[in-house]
Parts: sequence; C-alpha cells; structure tokens
Amino acid sequence: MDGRPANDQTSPWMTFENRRRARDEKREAVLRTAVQLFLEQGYHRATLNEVAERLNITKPALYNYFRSKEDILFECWALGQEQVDGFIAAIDGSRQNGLGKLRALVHSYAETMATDFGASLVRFDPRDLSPANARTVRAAKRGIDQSFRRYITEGIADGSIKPCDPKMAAFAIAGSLNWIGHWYQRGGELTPDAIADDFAERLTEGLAAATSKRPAGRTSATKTKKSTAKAPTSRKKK
Amino acid sequence: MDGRPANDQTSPWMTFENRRRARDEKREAVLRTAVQLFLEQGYHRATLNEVAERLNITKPALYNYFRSKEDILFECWALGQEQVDGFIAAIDGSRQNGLGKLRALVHSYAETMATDFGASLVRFDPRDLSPANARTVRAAKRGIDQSFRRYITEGIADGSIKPCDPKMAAFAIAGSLNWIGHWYQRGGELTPDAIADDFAERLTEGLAAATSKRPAGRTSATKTKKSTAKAPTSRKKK
DNA sequence: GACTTATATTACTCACGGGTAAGAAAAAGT
DNA sequence: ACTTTTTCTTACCCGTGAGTAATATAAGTC
Repeated sequence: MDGRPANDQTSPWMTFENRRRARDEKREAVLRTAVQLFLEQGYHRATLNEVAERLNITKPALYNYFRSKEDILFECWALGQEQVDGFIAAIDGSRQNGLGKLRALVHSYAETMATDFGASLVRFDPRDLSPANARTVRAAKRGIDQSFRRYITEGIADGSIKPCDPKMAAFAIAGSLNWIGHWYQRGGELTPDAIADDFAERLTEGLAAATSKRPAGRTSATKTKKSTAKAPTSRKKK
Repeated sequence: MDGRPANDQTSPWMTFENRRRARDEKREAVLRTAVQLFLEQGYHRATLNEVAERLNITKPALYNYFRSKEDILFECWALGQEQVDGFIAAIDGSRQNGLGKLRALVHSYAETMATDFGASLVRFDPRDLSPANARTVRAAKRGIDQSFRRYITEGIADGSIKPCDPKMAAFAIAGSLNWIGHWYQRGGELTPDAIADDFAERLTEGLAAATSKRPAGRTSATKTKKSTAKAPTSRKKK
C-alpha cells in the first residue's frame, strides 16, 4: 500500500505520512457526516453542532479541518464533482460513437445521483456558497451540460443519433437524471444499478438513429460488463 | 359577478365586498412578491423585511395577511398546485386515449413549470413547512405522480402506449419536466410555449406504440384544442 | 363629529446558530 | 522528563431575522 519500504520504523516521515492520512480520514468523516445531514435536513436546518455531535466531538473541533460551514458544503460538492469529472474523462477517452458515449454518460451519471455526494451536486444550492465557489460550481455545471451536448452532436455527426436539437435533448436527459437525486433513497425497491440500466436505455432510445436500431443489440461494450446486474427489482428488503 | 343587485349604493354589503376584494388583492400582491423573492434568493436567504420593502410597507404589516413566513411559503405553493389540479381535472375529464392524455399533461405541466408559482412546486423545500402543510404537499405530489402513471397505464391498456414500466416512465418524464423549473428563466431564448411543445413530443415519442407512429400525425385533438381551451390561467401575454 | 374597525408603523424581544478566545488534554518530538 | 505542536473543549460573542406589543393613522359606520 505504502510505496516506501518501511525499514525504518522510527522515521519521522513515516509518522508524518500517517498523521497526514489520519487527518485526511477525519476530514472525510466530517464530510460524510455533513453531506448526510445536509441531505437529510437541508443545509440551513442542519447545524454544525449536530454534525459534531454525530461524530462524538464538539462544534469548534470542526474548525480544525474546515474554515466554515460553507467550506464544508463546498467540499461535499467537490467530492461529487470529482466522480463526475472522472467518468466524463474516461468516456471522452473511450473509442465509441456518440450514442455509445451518451449511453455511458447517462449510466454513470444515474449511478452517481444515487450516492450522497452525487446527490449533493443537484440538491445543494450554489447560492449558499461564496461568490468564488459559486463560480466554480457554475463552471462545472456548464461543463457537464456541454458533455451531454457534445456527445449528442458527435452522435449526429457519426450517424448514431438522429438529427435533433442537442440543447433541448440535453436538457431533457439531464433533467431526468438530476431528478434521481431528489427521489432516490437507499433501501427502496429500486437499486442504483437497475435505475442506471433502465435510464441508459430509456433516455437514449428516442435519439437512436433508425439504422442502429437493431432488435436487441447493444451498440457498445458499455453494457456488457454488467450483464448480471439487469434484475430490475432485486429487492432484499424484508 | 356580484349576485346581489347593487341598487343600494350605501349598502354596507357592497362596501364589504369591495373591501374583501381589496384585501385579497393585497394578499395576492404579497404572494407574488414573495414567490419571486423566494425563487430569486431561496427561502432562507429571503427576509420578510425585503418582501415588505418591495411592497413599500414594513414587515409587521405582512402579519395582517399571513400568520407566518411559513404560511406565505405554503400559500405560494398552493397557488401553483391549484393550476396543476386544474389541468389534471380537465385532462381526466377529456375524451382521448392514454397517450393523448399523457401528452396533454406533459404540455400543461411544462408550461406551468415556467411560471413563478409553478416553479415553486419543485423549488420549495417541503421541509420548510409545518408537519401538517408538509403532509398536504406530499399528498399532492403523490397525486401528480399517480396521474402520470395512470395515463401511462391507460395508454398501455388502450394500445396507444407500448408496454413498459409506468413507474419508471413516470419518474423519467416528471424529472425532465420538474427540472424545467430549475433552468427556465424569463427572457431566455426558449419560450414556455416552445419548451412545452418540444417536451410534449420528446418525452412521449419513446412510449408511443408502433401502430400509432404515423409520420407527422398527431394522435388526437390534444394539440388543436389546447390553443383555446387549455388556458386556466388565460394570460393575455402580449 | 364620535366611535369602531382595519391597517400600518416604530420599537422591541428573543431564540438560534455560526464563529471565536482561551486554555486543557493528548500526541509527537527531543 | 521536558517542551512543542496538534487537537479538542468550555465558555462566550454577536449578527440576524422571525415574530410581538403598543400605538398611530386612515377608513368606514352611525
């Protein structure tokens, strides 16, 4: 795990690393607790006192790791955004047609919406952020929107998607996906995987060019790896 | 309008009516101002002081018309909900197949999302409401969801919609529509009408049964009659 | 004109929660 | 064992904004 050979147990560096890691773990624990509470009660109703309480510490202790409540909010958002940036980069670098990329994006985005940090992307209000952070968020949102439009435009160009208005199509698709963050809740009868599979198909079938509309054929390898997962309502629940 | 013959000009009743109307107009003015401010800044950042200021009065004056800030929030929501209840009742009473009803619902709902009170349906947080009011809101939301599912189920039964999972289809469609309330802004390049037309087609084309998929034909009178009849809010708009 | 009611204002209370100061407790370093 | 640094607690400050009390003003009524 640690790249460095641990031959020197008394090395201050080893300890330094450990301490930094311990600190980061605590920071993360704060964020996990905070994002849960913010989603549960809403940012304004959630108090730092309660965040601290759930971590068995007191409010001022939080200020060792974060500058302000707003800082915590922003970091929560940033963790979610990192996920999105990650899979958009992966899809950008993949070798498939526009429709395939769009499907992959829808699938990954849907899954992300079913996570706490993912939901924070759409359930947190940028107006609660400082102007500087709000700018960052706006830029990121624009980036996501542009990815949707880019894949659609690409798909139209390569013939996998039938001609349409990329802007409206992107709005419609992103709307469906973003809304997942509002209704999804763990433990319900719909699993993130089932939702992602369903939406990936549902939100793109209307755009697929007629030529690529084979009976049951999937256009890319995107789906193949989750062949097992298709059970839409595999509920253990009770 | 007034059932009573106004033969007696000094009648206290006439004056009473006028006063009640004046009062209602003021109430409405408060709500219009409040909903705007709540949407602009978010419920928690918006202060009653500023609502009052915009109306050229002072905060305590508001308490002549409303019991609390939460009361104002709820009334804003209720006005939006009234619109929705209105056109759902109209569609329910209309004589068309499931697909036609679904299209009509999508169209009307999209238009409503582009209004202040309509947007408040999805941008206000029910957790800001008293338990009693929150229950009302939840019930209404359930009602809307059920209308979507009902029309889809109806459509499957009458053959206008191809077999699918009504629950997921409703989620996907409602998500797209609700999201309008988050991105639409007056003065943009997209008019409410254009959005509604586009979404009514876009969100239902994937569900249409193959048999009813004619080149450019509309399945019913949904579109034709709505030019006139469908105006519950009959805005004269230029 | 008196008197009643509705409507508005000024001046205030008060709970709440983010944030800070000072210092204790624990850990790390020497 | 000592200092130093990091982490956390107790005790507090203080801005904010919803809501209220007391009162003035305007309108409607007799």
